[in-house]
Amino acid sequence: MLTDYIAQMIEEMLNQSGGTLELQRNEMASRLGCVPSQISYVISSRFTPERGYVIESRRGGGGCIRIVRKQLGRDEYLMHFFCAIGNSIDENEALAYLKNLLGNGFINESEYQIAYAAISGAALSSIPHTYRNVVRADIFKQMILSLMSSK
Amino acid sequence: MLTDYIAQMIEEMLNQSGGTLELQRNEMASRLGCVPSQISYVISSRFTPERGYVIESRRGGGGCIRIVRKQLGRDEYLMHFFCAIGNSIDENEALAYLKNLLGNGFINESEYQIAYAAISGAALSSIPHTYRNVVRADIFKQMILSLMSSK
DNA sequence: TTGTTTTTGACCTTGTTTGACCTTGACCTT
DNA sequence: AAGGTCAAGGTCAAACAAGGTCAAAAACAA
Repeated sequence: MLTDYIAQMIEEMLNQSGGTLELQRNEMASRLGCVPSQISYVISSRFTPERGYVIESRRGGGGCIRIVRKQLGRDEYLMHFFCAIGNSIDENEALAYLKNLLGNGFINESEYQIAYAAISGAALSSIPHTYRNVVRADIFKQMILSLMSSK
Repeated sequence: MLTDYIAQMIEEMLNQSGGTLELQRNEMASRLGCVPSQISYVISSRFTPERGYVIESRRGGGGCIRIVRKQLGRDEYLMHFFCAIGNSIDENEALAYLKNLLGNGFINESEYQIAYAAISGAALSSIPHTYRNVVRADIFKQMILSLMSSK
């Protein structure tokens, strides 16, 4: 299957480059003889944050897609958190998790402050409550991912 | 990409001159082998007020473009940001602001990572398009507030 | 068969490069 | 002065160069 082939190819390139890589979608697509959006598909279906990849891209002339593999050697702990959050979390529970992270030294005081600000009721007040906890979970998870990627 | 190259060059010149610099558009363009308006483009797309630069220029014979990197006091600066955000902000603009905060030492690398994670498209993807930028602004402002109150 | 991946392609948005044309200011001539 | 000349920089829109999105069709798996 094309998708697997491309995914494997990217994986290899990542290995060679030590975990970080920039590719050009159109260029790669034409090299492989497929449509450009196929590359997008592979990336969005295989190189997801859940699997430990971070994607950035730039449009326009000279644009590119950047793939970084986060070696989550640091800890199952963070991954554990990530999963524990699920797809919805209320402020109290989030705060508990956050304190936990602080207590265990994954974040320091000022990081804690920022993170707390981001998921506080105040920050999310304009979101209908139906969605609020879902959004909070998304944000929280994203922040945890970023912890995995740094350091 | 030409734009990046020029931007980097200007950045360096700024560093060497301690934050203030005057250049001649035509002269620079011909030195780089590009059209003069390319220089204008670089300046207007990269050295914006949001990113902390002030631009002035003089036309006519002996004219020039003056670029100043500006340094504000902490509170002033944060308040400026807070206001500048308004009640809606897209990811790119937010990112520019965040980089500014990082570049000026208001936050460190890991705080940057966390904050970025919180306002990234990935974190807010479940929010309906219409509200996304509004929520992002809320979160961002809340985080900035937390910066002001701490330290 | 039915539900999920994969594959494609049409169309969208963003970012860059170029060039034609406009405006301003310094300096020179009368 | 007044007006002309020329050397800057300013503006804007067109052409181009990416990547993003989305939905339909095709292929696959259960």
